[in-house]
Amino acid sequence: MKRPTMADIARRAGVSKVAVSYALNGQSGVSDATRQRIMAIAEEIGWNPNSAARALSGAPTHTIGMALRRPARTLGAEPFFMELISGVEAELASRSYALTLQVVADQDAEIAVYKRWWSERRVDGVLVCDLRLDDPRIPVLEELGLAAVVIGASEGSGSLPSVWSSDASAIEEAVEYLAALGHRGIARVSGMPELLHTAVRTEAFDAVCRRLDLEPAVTVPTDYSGEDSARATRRLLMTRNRPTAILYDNDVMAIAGLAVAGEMGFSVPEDLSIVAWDDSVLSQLVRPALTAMSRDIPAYGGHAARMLLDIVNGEPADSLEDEPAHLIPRGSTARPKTVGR
Amino acid sequence: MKRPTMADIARRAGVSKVAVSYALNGQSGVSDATRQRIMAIAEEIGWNPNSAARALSGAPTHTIGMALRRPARTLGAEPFFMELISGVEAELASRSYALTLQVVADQDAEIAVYKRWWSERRVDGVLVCDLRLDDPRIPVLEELGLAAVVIGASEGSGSLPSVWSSDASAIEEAVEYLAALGHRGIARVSGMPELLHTAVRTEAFDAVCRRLDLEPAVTVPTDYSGEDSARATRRLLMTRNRPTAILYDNDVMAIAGLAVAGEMGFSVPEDLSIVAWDDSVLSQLVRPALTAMSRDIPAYGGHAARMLLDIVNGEPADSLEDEPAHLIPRGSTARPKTVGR
DNA sequence: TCACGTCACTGAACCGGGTAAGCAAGCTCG
DNA sequence: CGAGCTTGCTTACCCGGTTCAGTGACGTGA
Repeated sequence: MKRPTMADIARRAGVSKVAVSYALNGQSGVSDATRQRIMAIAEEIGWNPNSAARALSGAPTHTIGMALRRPARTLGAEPFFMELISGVEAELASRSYALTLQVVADQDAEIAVYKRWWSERRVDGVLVCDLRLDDPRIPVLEELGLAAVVIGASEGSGSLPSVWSSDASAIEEAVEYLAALGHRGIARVSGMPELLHTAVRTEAFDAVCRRLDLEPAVTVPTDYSGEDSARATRRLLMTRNRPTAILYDNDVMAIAGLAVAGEMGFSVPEDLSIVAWDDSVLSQLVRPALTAMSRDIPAYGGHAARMLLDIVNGEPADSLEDEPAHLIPRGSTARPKTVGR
Repeated sequence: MKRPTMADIARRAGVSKVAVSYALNGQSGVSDATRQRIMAIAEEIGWNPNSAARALSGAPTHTIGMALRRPARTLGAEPFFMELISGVEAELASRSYALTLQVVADQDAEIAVYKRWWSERRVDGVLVCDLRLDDPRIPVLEELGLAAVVIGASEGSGSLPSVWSSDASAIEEAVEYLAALGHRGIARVSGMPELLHTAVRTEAFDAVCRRLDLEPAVTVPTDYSGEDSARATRRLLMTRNRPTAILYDNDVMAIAGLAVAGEMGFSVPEDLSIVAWDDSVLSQLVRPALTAMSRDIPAYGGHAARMLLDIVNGEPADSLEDEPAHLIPRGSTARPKTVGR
């Protein structure tokens, strides 16, 4: 089946293809009668603009890109990421933009993808996640002039606007809550230390533990996987001076930690309180349900997407501080036994 | 920053842009010396082909599309889908194809997206999921001549090839296992009945229950959500002749069912055995860990992607039957109490 | 030595949209 | 009544690639 073009419409309508262009784009230059006729014909033969031809003339592609730097096969296991994407999708879908995903192996590949997308004019803009210290992607994107929004970092994004939420205040809320329950030894199982938001959280965690005069904050870094978290939890629970509460940097790790506690004979929340960062359906479904630092991740992705679309459409955009995560107490936290009685 | 074009290279090399085209595409028509020179210049100024221009001349776009018909915000909560996408991504990434996702509200919107992608020449092919009875998408895709692969249906895909795995044999394996443990009343909490694979499973479930002379098979349809599953489970457990084992059509529903059983005072697996269809990290993390019908979903998506790429590249493709799901016994299944002693 | 073929390369046209500029007809106004 | 504006349309050319049909220079074989 041959794709209909503007030339086909022009032929049928007995006008030039420019008249067709004007008519279909709502520009002045054709009479209402002609416009109606042209639009009727376009409808009839099922015309749609060829995106390649449009893009060639500098029009936007109505596609935005995300390069995901992680093993493709682990993607499905990360609720945060998938919720973020679903939020992005929701915002894009409402404006009929499409999302192009490309999984990349490392930072160089990611940068190469941005350069390729830019020079191929494949996307109108990109969403950037997981900022690192002195992230080399930032200067590349700035130099290319590719529209971009950084997700999850209040600083370090250079001239690129970002959407972020205060990790520090969320950490504070969690630790203050645990301290109020009577916990004095609080540990944290964190994500990769080279990520900016991990660093921010660690710093805030240290600060609040000092401020509340708790035992020195212990943070065990992991790669965000359940397996790594299980190992870290085991190690923490084996120490002589074991913590009575553990904060996990995501929900998958918290669930893994919960399982380890059970295996080792510690009951949650009596012997160990657990707080998950980032909520998900699943943290509500496990028993006990997990006390979590909950935030609306899809909304977060949606805000980033909307900001990017604004930039793409030439509107200026300032960084946006989203709602910080808030503590939702559930069954996995309680007063520690030693203090409770 | 201006994007470099072939004309820029041609100017620098002192040749015509046609010579550049030949050189960069490995076609004959230029001397080796010139070719080297041209390629060096292209490298130096960071040239990449403009995908729009290429597409305009009929070249493939190196992008494949998936239209997802579900509320964008629930996407993140469905491990199956996300694992499928991650498998697709893994295969595409290895061949430098990108994946374009578009969330749509209903079937008409989905069909409109296919038509638009086709007439815009936006994707080289599409992956189609969740086939229904007499699915109207099939004739549309056939007529358009858009390359497509159907995921998860052995029939009903018309002339389009599909990648599928035998739901019937997996159901049989699960029911036979439960029957061998001594269960005689087995219920099933299924997905949407209008989906082809739900129908196939229901039929197989009925058949195997009859064959093994168990109590009549009861299937409660849901919308695949945890909430709906919780309701269905509650209903099943309230009946006088309550089942001793429940089969769930996905893992999210099984976890929700597990929680409901706990709330209602039934312990798993002593009072109730639970089998989840589709495994995920999370079914292994809950306590008790869920006995599951496990299959390699990312591989499944990868196979579909590979088949689609074959078709796009002009190779003929036959439907592929993938490995059926296999039962992984874990802590959520046991002999029923009444029979065990 | 001349016809023929190959090599290395070029000009022009094309893909399907876009915009700028031009132009005739009709209207308004001084 | 003619200058000047608006309306409605056209021609011309651009975007950045690809492809086809040459074309001159050179080598080869009879």
